[in-house]
Amino acid sequence: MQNLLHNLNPEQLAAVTLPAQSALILAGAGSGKTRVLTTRIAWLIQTGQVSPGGILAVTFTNKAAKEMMSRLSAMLPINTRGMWIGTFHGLCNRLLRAHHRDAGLPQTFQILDSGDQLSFIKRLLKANNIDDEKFPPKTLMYFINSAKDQGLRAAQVDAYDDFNRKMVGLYDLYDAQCQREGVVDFAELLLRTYELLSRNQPLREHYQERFRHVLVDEFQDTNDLQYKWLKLMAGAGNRRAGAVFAVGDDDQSIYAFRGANVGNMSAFEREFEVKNLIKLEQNYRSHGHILDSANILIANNSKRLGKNLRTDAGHGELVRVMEASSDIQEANWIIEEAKSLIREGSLRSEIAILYRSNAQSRVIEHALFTANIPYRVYGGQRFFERAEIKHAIAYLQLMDNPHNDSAFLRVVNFPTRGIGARSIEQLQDAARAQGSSLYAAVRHVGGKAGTSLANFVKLIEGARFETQNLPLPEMVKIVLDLSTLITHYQTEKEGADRIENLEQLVNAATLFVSEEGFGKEAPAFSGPASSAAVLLENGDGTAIIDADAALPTLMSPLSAFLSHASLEAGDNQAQAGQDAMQLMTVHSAKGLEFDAVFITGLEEGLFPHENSAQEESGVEEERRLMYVAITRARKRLYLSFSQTRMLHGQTRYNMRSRFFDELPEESLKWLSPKIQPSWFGNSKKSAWDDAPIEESNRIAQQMTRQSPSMTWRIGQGVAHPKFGEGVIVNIEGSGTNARAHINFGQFGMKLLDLSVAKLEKI
DNA sequence: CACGACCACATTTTT
DNA sequence: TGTGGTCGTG
Repeated sequence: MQNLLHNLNPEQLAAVTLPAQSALILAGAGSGKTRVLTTRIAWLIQTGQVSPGGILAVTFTNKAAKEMMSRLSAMLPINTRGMWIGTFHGLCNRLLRAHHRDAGLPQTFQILDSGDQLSFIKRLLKANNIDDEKFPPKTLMYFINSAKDQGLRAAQVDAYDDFNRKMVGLYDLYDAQCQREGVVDFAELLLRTYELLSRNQPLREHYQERFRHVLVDEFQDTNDLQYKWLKLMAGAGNRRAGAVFAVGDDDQSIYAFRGANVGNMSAFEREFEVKNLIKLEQNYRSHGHILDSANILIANNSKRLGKNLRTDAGHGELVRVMEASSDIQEANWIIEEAKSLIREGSLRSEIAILYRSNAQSRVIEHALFTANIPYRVYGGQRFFERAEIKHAIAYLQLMDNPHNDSAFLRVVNFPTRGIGARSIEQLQDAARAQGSSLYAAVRHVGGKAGTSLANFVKLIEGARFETQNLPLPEMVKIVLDLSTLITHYQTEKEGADRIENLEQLVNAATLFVSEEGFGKEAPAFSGPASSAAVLLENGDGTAIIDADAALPTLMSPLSAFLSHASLEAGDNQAQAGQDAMQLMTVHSAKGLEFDAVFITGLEEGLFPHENSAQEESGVEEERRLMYVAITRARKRLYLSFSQTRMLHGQTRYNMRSRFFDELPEESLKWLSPKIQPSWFGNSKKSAWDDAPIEESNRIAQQMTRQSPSMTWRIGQGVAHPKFGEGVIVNIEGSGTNARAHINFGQFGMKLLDLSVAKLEKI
């Protein structure tokens, strides 16, 4: 134990050894948050305060859950079993499998990922003759998900106008259809579990009694439903209440757009009567100037719990700032700087290039490609999202749950087997008439269509029969064969990669089986009755299995694997392993760290993004995003922006981001002359004027529209007494009629008479 | 049913 | 600009 606690700083130690009461840990970036979380668990167990089975630790990502798990098994020589560590969704899946009957779900319910959900909705709209212009599938999906994220069923949603009433109606239809097909979406996993536990008293009390310590990672990212879920799990307020140990950082809350509610942090403090609030402010990651920048920037936000990071690492290098004349020049500058870092011995994988939106990566990728520097882009397509994998999975889904119409439609004619649109239509009519799934309706379709459909059903049945006693990887192999997916891709020109991926699917199944303890031989699964894990009884004497029974007891290997495919989309394995520079959005950089970080495109409209600029809360979230970006850097930080940028096929003229004005002057080193607004006096010329003559001329030629005075040109920076700094974006008319569209950033776009407006060049 | 033409669309994302 | 989706034709 001495070992366990040694090397913790006083705040960390205090957090780890808190008494068994609810606590809120405000953990700044790079303050050793995961360490505190895992050490807390290990300490609780080692001091005998709780058995592993009394631990529930919740994360948002599989990666975080795995990280916690592996650190824990390094700390605790034996006991990681029995602890519940996982994502909200993973844990809910487990609970719903164990209690599927009480939750009103088939044992083999399947999980829709967001792609599946969208096509499901499109199908729903079509089946109900809804105009998808008036009710766009994406809008409906957003509507449904945000309702569920707030814990609301259709009946509970407040429909205040016709449009909303219609959406609510569609939400209801959607849920009914999901129920018929035996599928649940991501939000449903949580909502169902929540409803299950709130309605089922014995079950609720069982878990509340069991989980003495509930630990939550990234608490600032919880949505309303997740918060309610936690309250229920922990038994907040009742005799059985467990202690909730919530770790989060309000300054790193960047997911409001998907329902995260930072307000949960203060709600938690209040509702759980938190007496122990500990701030982890010692930063072990970044050098001084970088940390100062982060601190001073975030101080501009009003709604904060309040926190200031400090470091012992010394000031380190200044933050370098570059103003480029174009996005291309910006990219080239990054590459020059990166090259010199590499020359000085830096690893490429220790250099990250961050941007606000994915569209910005193209130019940078192009420059990297031209310079022959290996790079890796995050956020690409993941393994289980690839089309060929989805197809193979759909066959497996049909074998496990034939009522999954989405899976049916995906592969009924893929590879093609002569089942065209009209056959499908016939089938859909039959299914509607029968009130059944497509699969079940096949026998009601006659004629030629009926025959080919029946053959498809035979294919699925045959696959099921042939594989019923085989281990999962064998099963997958046979399905790939019987479905003729492999043969189909062999005839395709681009098929080689796809075949390779399909073969990887067999490997994935092998790996899954060994990791989840399904064993290589015949599946252990034989239904709940055989389980030794029966712990309690329902009122009517039926058994309830605790959901921590071994996975093979809760579900078949196939069901488990299909859940796994939905819940863990896998890596995007592009260029993995190589020493490559890292390109990603600021969002996906959260939780990572690098020796050197470039934050690019720091322009008004881009970062902060224009869509966020309407409300103050939007700007504050952008600022937190910037805070996250800055705190990714250990030793070197580079900030860049550009006067010109190609976006959506059009050249944009942006002003530099307001964030520059919120950073400490003394920590910055401007590599290009900083332009000062002229009314402050002490005006400096634009870096643009320092560009090589040819470049300036080229740009000038491109931008100049005839204007008799020739005084104003597009791209010219201007200063206005009221609106401050701006950039001329367009000029219309000429002579005394000439008017200019000027982008004043925070003041927006203005149309000003050039002969009247009091403009100064800057 | 495969392919090409055309059009709308374009923060951020994990489960 | 560049992609993804839908539609019409061979």
